[in-house]
Amino acid sequence: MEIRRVKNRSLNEEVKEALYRYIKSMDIQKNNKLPREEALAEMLGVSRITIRRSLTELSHEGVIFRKHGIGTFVNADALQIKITFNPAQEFEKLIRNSGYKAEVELVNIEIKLAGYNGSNKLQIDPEDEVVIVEKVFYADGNPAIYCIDRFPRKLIEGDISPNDIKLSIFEFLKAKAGKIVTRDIVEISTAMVTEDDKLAAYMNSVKPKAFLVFESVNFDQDNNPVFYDTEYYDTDLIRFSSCRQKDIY
Amino acid sequence: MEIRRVKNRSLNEEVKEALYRYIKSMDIQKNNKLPREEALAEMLGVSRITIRRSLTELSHEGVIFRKHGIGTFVNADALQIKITFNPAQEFEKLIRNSGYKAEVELVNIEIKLAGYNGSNKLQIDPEDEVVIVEKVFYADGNPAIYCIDRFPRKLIEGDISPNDIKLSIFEFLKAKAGKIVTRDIVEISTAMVTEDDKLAAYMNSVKPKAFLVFESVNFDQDNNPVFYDTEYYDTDLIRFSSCRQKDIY
DNA sequence: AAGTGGTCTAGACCACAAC
DNA sequence: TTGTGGTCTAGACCACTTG
Repeated sequence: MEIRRVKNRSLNEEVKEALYRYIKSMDIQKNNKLPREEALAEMLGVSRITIRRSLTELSHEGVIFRKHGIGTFVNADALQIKITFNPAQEFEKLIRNSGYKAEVELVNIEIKLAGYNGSNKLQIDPEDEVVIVEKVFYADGNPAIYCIDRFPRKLIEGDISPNDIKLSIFEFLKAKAGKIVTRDIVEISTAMVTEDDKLAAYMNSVKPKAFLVFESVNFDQDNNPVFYDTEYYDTDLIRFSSCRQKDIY
Repeated sequence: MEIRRVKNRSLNEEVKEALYRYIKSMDIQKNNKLPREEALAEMLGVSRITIRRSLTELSHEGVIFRKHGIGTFVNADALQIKITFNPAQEFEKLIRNSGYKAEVELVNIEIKLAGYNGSNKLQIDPEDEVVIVEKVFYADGNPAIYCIDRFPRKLIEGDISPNDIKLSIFEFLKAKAGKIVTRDIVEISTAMVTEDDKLAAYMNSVKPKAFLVFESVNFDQDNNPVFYDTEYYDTDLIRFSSCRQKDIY
């Protein structure tokens, strides 16, 4: 096992990657126990603290678990997870990770006043303009995700071209507004298709159907809101998984 | 600010608690900037490493965020969150945290063979018996959560009393089987009430309605499966929130 | 007693932001 | 230049599990 030192990447990142490679090279079914921390530190030529930091992060991601006084083990179940709830990923990546071909259709762009809701969530004036973008993402040709993004008009100088905005909203706002989204606050709920719904039209749903709904406010590094969106998932196609800690003792 | 040293609790826990108290005592609207790490370390009489560990955990929980070269800040939005997706909490606590009165009704207990599904999830023999417990949790008298717990019969010696099992499954399995659940792997999907459904009956749903569904396999410290369950949430009453990192650069 | 993970410290130096 | 967070090290000692 060895570290590949690359400029601008922390030792910790390199160590995590090296550990990932090591884990992938293991025959998990036979033996899922890792060498002890001191041995790993020596193998990689770093301090035990650095190994521990990497292992701690991997255990938060659910990749490994530790048993005090016994050892560190690979979590075979978690390696099966395709779509993680946290960290959040781009829609097209979600769809590809689920084993489908991903396509996107831009179904609507409009500009409205922020109003009460938008002004609250984006921390702007209610009279400020907000760009509303609606997209449908397809998995192997079937509508899988319908999403409505909303961001302040003033973020973008000049015209907004449909071609640009067909990209992911993250890439668009990074390129055109220099905003980099690092985290969100998401609320989870559900919705049903009813006859006269946009949802029904876009998601091709004939009979009543339940959708998973994420309402997410997205922030940049400075903790300023950049955009907020509503995401409708067809859970027949897209399923999130997550390793959770239990707050019960 | 000071630390309250309690037996069996780590310095890190005490420091986190002290920081929580400090944050709560701040007037966030006026100033959400924390003192610098060195100052916090001195105030609490611990090393900077320990402060940093606590701050790092708080930032993963979304309570604070840090700006390199500028300072550490309290995340006012995150303090509003009532129900966190991670860590997972007990149902009655969820309901109380949402501002309702919590009640639980045990609607069914039965014993069946594990079968393919149960044997896979619980890592037992398909011929082994599994206890299936169905409960409905009410928020101010309205059905809010319907859940089906399943655990190996052999975990419990002797009879299973309905009175015992009315407790949370965590408390029950801890008391009767000595199993302590520390984490789960949860998959998120949705379901609809249809006419002839148990869901419709238990959740008092007359018209078609969408439910949030968590399918969760619960593990103990040794990473052995303890029980698995299916949870149906009425998202009109119970809404999960979460701070997520974005995996987009 | 031996092996392994958990906690904590002191201290050096780097990277980023603002004046 | 100063202030602040980020990374990394060496090393001491504790706590849990197994033999």
